[in-house]
Amino acid sequence: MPEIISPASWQRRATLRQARSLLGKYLVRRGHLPHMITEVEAYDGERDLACHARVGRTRRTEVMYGPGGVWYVYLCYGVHEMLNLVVGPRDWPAAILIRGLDGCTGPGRVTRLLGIDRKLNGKPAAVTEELWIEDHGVRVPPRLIVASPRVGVNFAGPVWAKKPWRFSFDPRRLPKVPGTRSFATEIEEDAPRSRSDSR
DNA sequence: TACTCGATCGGA
DNA sequence: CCGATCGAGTAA
Repeated sequence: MPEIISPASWQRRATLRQARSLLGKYLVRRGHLPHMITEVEAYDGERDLACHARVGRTRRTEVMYGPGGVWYVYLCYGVHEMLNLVVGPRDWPAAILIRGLDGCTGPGRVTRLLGIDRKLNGKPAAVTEELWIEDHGVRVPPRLIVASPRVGVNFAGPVWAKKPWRFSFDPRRLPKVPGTRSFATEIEEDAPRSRSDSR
């Protein structure tokens, strides 16, 4: 029996694949050290009731309707800046939420650590800009990747809230590879620590 | 213009 | 568990 693959389901596969492929890549903010991405979530299309694009094109979601490779940054709960990478072709609204880095979990904490806010919304993820992605050669073995339901999206109803579109891995389980350069000895300390942070 | 409600976090 | 804090989305 042949299976018909619709353009939408094809695009969905691409979004989920790109979400997984971000794991092990490095998020680099100009003036900061690179940080390995360890946790992401996929938001895909207008049918995805957890995705902001569920309401169609609006001023806020417009950036997701453009071609991938740009940042989508929005304010959550009036308090936290959320960082997403727009993916997919023009007119297919999809984005990957950066939820965690090696040593920094939580989407709000990630943006606070790197001083990211809505000024970067719509900006390209390019080295010529303020924020970009680097491949440092880290390969995350698929068996290390855990897929689980997205966080904080119960409002989307049981079907969409349960989609296992959150991907993460434990960086401590990565195999040690000779030739993997450590950036630990570089220049500066990585910025704003909260006052209560002892050390 | 007047509501309502978050893709969260830190403190009680 | 709860409050913070504000803008997007919707109804009017």
